[in-house]
Amino acid sequence: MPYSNFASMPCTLSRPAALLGERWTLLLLRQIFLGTRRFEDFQATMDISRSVLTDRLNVLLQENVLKRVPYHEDGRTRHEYRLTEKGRDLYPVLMALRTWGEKWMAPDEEESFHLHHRDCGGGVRAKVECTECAAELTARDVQVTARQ
Amino acid sequence: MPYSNFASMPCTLSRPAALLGERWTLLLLRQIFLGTRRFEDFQATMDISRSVLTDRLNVLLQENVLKRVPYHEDGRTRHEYRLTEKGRDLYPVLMALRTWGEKWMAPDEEESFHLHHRDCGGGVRAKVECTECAAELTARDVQVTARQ
DNA sequence: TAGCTGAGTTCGAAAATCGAACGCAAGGGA
DNA sequence: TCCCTTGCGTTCGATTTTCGAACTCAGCTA
Repeated sequence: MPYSNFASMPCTLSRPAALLGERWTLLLLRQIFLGTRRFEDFQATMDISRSVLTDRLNVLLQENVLKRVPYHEDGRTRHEYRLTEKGRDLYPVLMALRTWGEKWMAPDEEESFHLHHRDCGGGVRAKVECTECAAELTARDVQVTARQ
Repeated sequence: MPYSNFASMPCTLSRPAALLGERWTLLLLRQIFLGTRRFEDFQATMDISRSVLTDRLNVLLQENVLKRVPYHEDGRTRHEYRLTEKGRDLYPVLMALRTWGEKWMAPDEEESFHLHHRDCGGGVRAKVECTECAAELTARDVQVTARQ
């Protein structure tokens, strides 16, 4: 099975993993969550080649993670890339990466930005919980059952 | 900046994103969390080319996400790849992907496996919360502040 | 001695990515 | 009107990754 087939596997983990597991896609989403919206700005801040940037943006548009929104500047109509609701829902994925990065990849606490809860100023953390008892779960607390 | 430089950026999100954003890496981790541990089994279940599999396993070993553990079979010593504590801590990332996949990529509820909390049988869900007030957070609830 | 098996390594072909140049439409200014 | 700039891509040849099949090697087993 080539890589691309994971994108159509009947598995709700492998399909997102195949989509976001393409080179640049996670970094592109990071940039979007940090507020970048325009082609030129992605190109400038990430130094990704223009053709690959075009491709990744198109894949995310096609998957309905992003949408193109027209806007006006200097009396001209242009387009910017913005998250859809589906795209905004990827926030926990990025936050899980960051929570992990803070714990395991930050020897000197350096960070390029801070995150705060607007209402109370607290920090931000991703976690896994049980939908019934609301306990926080680790891999060891979870039983995997193969279907069929 | 080439892709590889994100791996050394002073950002606790971009470094994990660059590491897990390489082709095959997320799918490999999925397989590991599902219990696969041996080279031949990765190769058989994912149909990844042997040389790329070698490379990805080595990167994860080097990052201390995986460790090689000797075991005996048929009186021979072999090695298997197992998660370290750092690796097990990636569970929320995979669960965030799955939570998203269930909501947005499962038109007919099909799944190749089920997950249950061992203690109470409940489902599993990733979420983002405030470290102070424990409120569940979305991207809109969080303020981004650039450092420096 | 020969064969099998798990775990890679090697290597030529194919695919993805890169960087630099080009295209193009919509202003703005002369 | 003509030329220049800007934002957003597209094209294309060179480089890097990935692929797939064959090869290697060590330790059993027959």
